[in-house]
Amino acid sequence: MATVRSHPEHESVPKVPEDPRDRILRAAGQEFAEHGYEAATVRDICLEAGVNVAAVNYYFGDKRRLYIESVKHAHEARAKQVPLPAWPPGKPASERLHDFVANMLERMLGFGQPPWQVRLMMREVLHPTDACRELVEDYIRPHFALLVAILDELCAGALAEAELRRVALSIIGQCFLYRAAGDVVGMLVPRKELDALHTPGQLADHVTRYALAALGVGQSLVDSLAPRSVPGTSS
Amino acid sequence: MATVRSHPEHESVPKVPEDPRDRILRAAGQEFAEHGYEAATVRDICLEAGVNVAAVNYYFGDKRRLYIESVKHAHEARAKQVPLPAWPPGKPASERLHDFVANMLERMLGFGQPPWQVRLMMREVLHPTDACRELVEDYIRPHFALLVAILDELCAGALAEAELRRVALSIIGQCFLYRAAGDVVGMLVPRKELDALHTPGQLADHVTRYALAALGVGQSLVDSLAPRSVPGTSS
DNA sequence: AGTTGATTGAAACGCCTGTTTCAAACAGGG
DNA sequence: CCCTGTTTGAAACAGGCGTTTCAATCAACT
Repeated sequence: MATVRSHPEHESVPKVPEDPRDRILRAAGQEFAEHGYEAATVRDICLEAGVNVAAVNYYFGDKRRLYIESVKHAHEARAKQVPLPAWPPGKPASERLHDFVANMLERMLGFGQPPWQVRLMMREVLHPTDACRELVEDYIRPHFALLVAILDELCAGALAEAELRRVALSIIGQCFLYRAAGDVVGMLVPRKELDALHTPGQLADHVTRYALAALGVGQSLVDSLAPRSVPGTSS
Repeated sequence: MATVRSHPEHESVPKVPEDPRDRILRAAGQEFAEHGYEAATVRDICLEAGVNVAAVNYYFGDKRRLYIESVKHAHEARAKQVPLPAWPPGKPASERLHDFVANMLERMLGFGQPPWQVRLMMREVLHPTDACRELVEDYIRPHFALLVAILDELCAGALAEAELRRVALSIIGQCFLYRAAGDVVGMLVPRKELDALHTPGQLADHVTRYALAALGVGQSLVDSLAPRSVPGTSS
């Protein structure tokens, strides 16, 4: 079933003209991300994808399997779009921490990419379904392990593994808040301040500085009052 | 329509037999918290509340107004259950920070209280609806302002308001992660470590220590390797 | 052209949703 | 007691849901 179509070459505009399967996956991702699994309707998805309602059952069997496939699809796409940074061997741990945080924030908040992919993954994190375990193993755990490794090197083995994990979660939590509760953050912080300080770049600086100071590797926040740069960022 | 009932005082057992209105509100809170607005059904709510389906329209008009009322109901109940701590005048800011964090974590993770109330509020935070603005103004903003005030006193006015807000959000984010993404955290951290270190009390210590160290008020995490106590915790 | 197998389209199938209806049950005041 | 207004119960309503059906269409091969 579902052999790959040979693409006719007179296909007028290559604007939206992929496989119906891909169109459905993308539309489903958007709808599921926006409204959640239950509230999203197969009819709306098909309308958005420009296919018949029968197509979703033809290609995916039923709604549940379409959902799982769309989550998988979204997180694979996102993993390709924003890969983990690869550092040259000598790069200091503090700089790698900053890069890592910036990378995570870019993935979560970045405007260069379609926002529904992250929203969809967020839904899985907040209210796990069958698709969650895979998401954690393939996508979240490697990132988490890398962060822990950076932190370990940063404090030269002075902290136990369990403590490192807690610090890692503290860092992740700060980024997570802006993505998951961004609307409420926007109500608590003045508009101008949001635009100036709550950009991915600014937040990466803040979170990194906060972490380095807490670990005793960098200056404390009150001591480094000249907001020049993060310690360890000067190349 | 729906005038207030004169309550007969011979009310036999105060076990479950409140107003149908209250029973519906509680059942609705649970169902909405568990499944979300769209996926929760009026029929299930009424089944759980032990009332007829017509009752929800009789008392609340329609599903949407029932939802808004149940959110309001939940966050009023929660605000009464866990009030903001009131400190004696001389209490050091570092201790108040610890109390505040412990209080917030207790509110979010505490097992002494029905969990659906927080879950319901979380839903509003993560995906705001009409009930959100009120929730923010009545419940979240006062807490946020208090935290900012404590931080301001803690670093003796050395940080700008905007910077204080960012630090406050960093603290909140750490607590928020455990509530909102608790399932995923549970997958990333070994079971035993969860039980030992990720209790509300332990987490309060960690978050407070992390913040104090970052602000330069307490020892850094790597320097305070004897895990005795948080500075300011010794009563 | 004719045949084959993969895809699509329009309509229909039950089922479940929120909401309404209306009569029965109930309480309190004359 | 009967009357009156409030509350409940069971059934029905229209509409939307996921899914299925089946004939029409299409591309490729003989």
